[in-house]
Amino acid sequence: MNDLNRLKNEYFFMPDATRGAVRYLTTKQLKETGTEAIVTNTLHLLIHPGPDIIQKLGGIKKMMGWDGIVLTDSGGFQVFSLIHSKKWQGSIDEDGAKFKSPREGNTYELTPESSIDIQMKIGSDVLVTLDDCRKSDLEKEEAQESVERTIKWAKRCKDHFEKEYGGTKKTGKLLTCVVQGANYPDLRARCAKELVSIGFDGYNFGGFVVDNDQKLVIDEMSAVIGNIPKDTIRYAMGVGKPEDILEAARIGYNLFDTVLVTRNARHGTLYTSQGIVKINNSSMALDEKPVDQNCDCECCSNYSRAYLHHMMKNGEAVAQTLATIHNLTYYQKLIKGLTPVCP
RNA sequence: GCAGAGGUGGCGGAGUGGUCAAACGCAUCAGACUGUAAAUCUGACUCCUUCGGGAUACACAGGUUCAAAUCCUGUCCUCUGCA
Repeated sequence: MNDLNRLKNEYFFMPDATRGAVRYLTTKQLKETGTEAIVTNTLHLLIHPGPDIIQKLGGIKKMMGWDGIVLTDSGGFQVFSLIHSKKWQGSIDEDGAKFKSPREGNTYELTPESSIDIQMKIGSDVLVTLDDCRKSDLEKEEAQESVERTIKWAKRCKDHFEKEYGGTKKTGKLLTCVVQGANYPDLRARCAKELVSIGFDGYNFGGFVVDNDQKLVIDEMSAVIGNIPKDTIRYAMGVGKPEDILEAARIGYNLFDTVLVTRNARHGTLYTSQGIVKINNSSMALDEKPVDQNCDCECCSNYSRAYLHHMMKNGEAVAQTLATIHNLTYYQKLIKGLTPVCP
């Protein structure tokens, strides 16, 4: 698993395969986009199909037929977005989160320890500590609270990972943590420093990565990167638009993921070397050019914008597949263009 | 030919005297989406507007009424039964 050390000194874009699949793509198609690592989600996989089933089936990689890298997000973000925002019934305290899945009504518990256990059963290569994610415009007091809890939980995750599984040495897996601190650079810096003193294989910038004007929170991101070692994973969670990735890479981040690349593909916003192409717009109806003339993906080398437009407008699923293939290929090329200059 | 039912915006389809420029769905046209409750969500969708409104509109032509998509008369058209 020496391969994993590449995550510390190369650039990677990891598409989100939240439930163990990049939407609309087969594993073969996923590989062909140049993707080497994916992100799956602990909370979603906890609910379906459940960690025990995944373990019995030999882990998520075997299930998917995926021989690349798998990073499991801890579920901290979902605890925020589903429970804090009251979309799901649940409560959060010092020990973790309890919640009820609205689909079948079962109750679940996510603690620092159980999050690690679940990620182990999933068969992750890179684990993420459970963090206390909140909205970005917090009063300082609450931001501080989230930082304290995030650090405490990170420590518990690491202790559990080492005691129960023998840590990185024995498992060959990497353990990364999440840096919180809302939009307070000083809190971000402090959180990073304390996490570094505990010691992890990577430090992930968590929380929200853009402000209300959709601008990358570069000050907060800088405050973190300035306080973590260079030869570790520096993962900007949820970043982002192509220009945001370039910006984050410029200041030192090297791992990225975002749902934008796949979701926008499904919704008709395609990234190209000539800028954004809105494939659903009526102007595409007679456009016989490929989506991107400088792209050799399956979509661009075989089909016209007009054909893709027609299929999108009529709900042909293969259009979503082709669009996703294109966007992801574009992102992977973007990230590969960065590789030689990774610090 | 006789007897019923009916004709509403691009389409389907509510509404049966005022609160109707007309519910709802579809289609159309835009926009959004950043550790995915997302094949989702938002807005526009007669014309004009100084965004306060204004002008035409519910097959067509008349009429009743302070007021009509809604009531009456005629015309045209459609569907279903019976011949």
